[in-house]
Amino acid sequence: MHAASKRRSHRPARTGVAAAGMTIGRLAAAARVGVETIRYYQRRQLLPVPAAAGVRRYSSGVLHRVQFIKHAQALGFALVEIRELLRLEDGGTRAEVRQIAGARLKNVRDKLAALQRMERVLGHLLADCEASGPQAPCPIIGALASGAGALGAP
Amino acid sequence: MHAASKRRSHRPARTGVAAAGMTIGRLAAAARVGVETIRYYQRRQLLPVPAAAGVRRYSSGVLHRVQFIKHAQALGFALVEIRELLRLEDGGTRAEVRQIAGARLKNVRDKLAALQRMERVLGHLLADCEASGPQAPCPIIGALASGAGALGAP
DNA sequence: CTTGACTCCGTACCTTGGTACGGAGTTTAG
DNA sequence: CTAAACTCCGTACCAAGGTACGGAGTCAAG
Repeated sequence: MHAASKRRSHRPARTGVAAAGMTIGRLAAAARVGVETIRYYQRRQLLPVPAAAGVRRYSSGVLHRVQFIKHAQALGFALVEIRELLRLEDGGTRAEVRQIAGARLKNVRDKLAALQRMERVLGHLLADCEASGPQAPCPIIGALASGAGALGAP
Repeated sequence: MHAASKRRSHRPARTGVAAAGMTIGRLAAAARVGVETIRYYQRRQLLPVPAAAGVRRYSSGVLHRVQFIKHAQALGFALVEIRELLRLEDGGTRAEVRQIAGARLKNVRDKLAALQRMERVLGHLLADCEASGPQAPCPIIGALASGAGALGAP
């Protein structure tokens, strides 16, 4: 529950320089993630750690990076890959980007195929179980015990 | 690399009672898993721990249980579910079995749907990237930065 | 100036399915 | 009989993506 305090909403601080940028709490709230998640991304080198001045300040560029991370996660990319994609965002070749995305797509397709096999077999077993008489031994247990209905070709 | 030693292949031990059953190493080799995996299943209560008599002995019933576990894992069941399925193997109702299998099937279908969305978007982005001119900004990076091509309806 | 909210930082913990390590005891081939 | 192989047991570690905790410091409002 990353509750965002809405204090300090306007009012450009009293010091001359106006302390530009968000604190980590406001960045996290804006990105809808926890403060700990921001720090975690910093440790994993997905986000920069601003120069320390007591309390660190974050620009909207960092917020955009967090949103980039969330979009990429939704497409299945792992954080290590996202770190590379962020690095490639300014100054990478398209071949490099395609290499990462292509590998991920292959991985997604592999998982998809595995899940489809599971879905097919599990679906059949459940249907069989519901169809067979209440006295017969359970077809699901039977298949698990015997290895029948293994995940091969249809 | 769970190398199986094939020693002790015949020869019914010299003590009168013949020390029936396999040692853990032979059980693991027969089931094609590591010794540590057997112990892990024991800790997770998927397999019984035979009464200690110095070296513990395992019956072929335990081997069948390990094979049951492997079949169930291939269908996507988690170890905690498999523990229940094993418990239901003798003396559970079909409704109980169906409840577990049904929940797992739903979970498989949810993952399947999520992966299909990823596959579709990722596939489009890669095709776009390959189709667009080498000068234009990379469509993949662009989509991640802007959130375009989000994973919604087709 | 106090009080409460926030930040900083390191560290530990969570889940899932195992794998690795190490010392002590047992067993068995030769 | 001896040496190698195996077993027992507890504990620590791995990936991945975070979450939680706790003490100390900072900051702004009342």
